[in-house]
Amino acid sequence: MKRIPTNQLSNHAGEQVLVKGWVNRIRDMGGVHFLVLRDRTGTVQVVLEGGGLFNVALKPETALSVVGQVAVEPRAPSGIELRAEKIEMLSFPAEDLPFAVNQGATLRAGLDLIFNHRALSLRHPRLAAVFRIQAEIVHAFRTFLREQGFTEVHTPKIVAAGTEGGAELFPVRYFERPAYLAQSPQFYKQMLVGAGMERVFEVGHAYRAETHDTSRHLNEYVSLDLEMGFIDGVEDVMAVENKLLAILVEHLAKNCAREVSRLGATLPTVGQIPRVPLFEAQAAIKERHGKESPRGNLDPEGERLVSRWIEETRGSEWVFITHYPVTERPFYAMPALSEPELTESFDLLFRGLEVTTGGQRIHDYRRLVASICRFGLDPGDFEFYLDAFKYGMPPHGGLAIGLERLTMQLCGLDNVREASLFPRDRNRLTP
RNA sequence: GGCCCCGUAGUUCAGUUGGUUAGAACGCUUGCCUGUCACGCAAGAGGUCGACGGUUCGAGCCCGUUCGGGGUCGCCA
Repeated sequence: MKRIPTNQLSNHAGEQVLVKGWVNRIRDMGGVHFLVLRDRTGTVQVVLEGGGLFNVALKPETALSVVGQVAVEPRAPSGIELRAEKIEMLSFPAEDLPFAVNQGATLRAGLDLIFNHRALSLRHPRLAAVFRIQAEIVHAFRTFLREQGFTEVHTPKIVAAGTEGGAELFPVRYFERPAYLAQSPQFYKQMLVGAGMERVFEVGHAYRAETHDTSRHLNEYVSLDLEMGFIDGVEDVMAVENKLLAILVEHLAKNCAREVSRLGATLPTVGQIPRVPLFEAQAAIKERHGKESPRGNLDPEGERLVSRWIEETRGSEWVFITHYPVTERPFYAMPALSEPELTESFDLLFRGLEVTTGGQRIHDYRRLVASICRFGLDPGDFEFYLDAFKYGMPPHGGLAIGLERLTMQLCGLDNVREASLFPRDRNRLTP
């Protein structure tokens, strides 16, 4: 007999069907038992009549297979129920659950416990909702970029040297040579632009060996990267992201309404995202709150204040912060035409958190070499990268979106770890 | 890594000025109940109060050390 997902049972009223799933809840009325059976699509009420007829031990989270009659029943929560005729226990919990996944709108357990029992905690619908949304974010990212002529690529995660010199790298032993986990696909996606692909994107892991231990940092995260050639300027890159986000949010509204409401989240609107030079943002929060910013940057409180300022004055939960100083950006950042101490770069803040970094890159070979030297780095260390710039590299730029950060902000989560299935942080390497 | 806060039942937490037998809710076990839907009712089990040391007649409570967790800052995206 073919298994029917619980969300399709209404199409099978009056038929005998096979359903499989987990016991979500048991209501023992003596002569009759009501089970709420949960599968990947939802839940259904299963009715067991006749007490000892089903000689099956039942506990929450038991994996079950049930054959029964689908009945239209006004007394059932969803209007239909399954009258069990045969029950087969597929797998019985070996231990009592460390927390209940069928109680209430939120899972009552600390983050540490949740991650220690990740496979179980993800059975809670609220936690599961986060990752359905995340999957749709990635889907929308892919679909949109493919339609815009981007090619999906996969670049190495084991590399010989770092990208930007700054961030800490995880060393790995690569046979007889030292190597590192890639902190970014930056070099490779630029090279592929120059390789004639023009427009590339990647959904891949990035690794940062920073010792940070905060609610917005992971040591392994998923980077939604894109890079595009033949741009007229950094505005083209911001325009692509603006359009991408508008379509992404629209996609979520259409496909994840249930998950969004289960999380109590509100999807943002995406209009024309304001673009504000860094110095202007710094001045605004200084004037409004007396907030001093670090030189050439915003600190976490500054990001929150700038977001609040833009939301109040421009009605946008998103804001591009532009024109970061050369000293605060990597060597490949394109200096601004108007002011060579600034760059054609941007960060995107969403609800008070940086979710994207992007910019135009230096495409001229000699200029790039000079920039590397100015940063105190050795061009010899970047030979394979520089080679791509020798033979007609077009003007280009791109960006990287932190998937977990975007997910976190869209879902209204307090900690970025909650937006990672199996987070890797300063203290956690398992599961 | 700095600073601040917190470690009490399986879980989330309360616990008064240091005082006798450490509580609640949910979960768990057993029994009753044929329309529940957070089912209900009755009974019950469950604690080295993170660990070690100290102060005290007496420590869950005060002090020190240590381990673990959370927040925040730094760094970073």
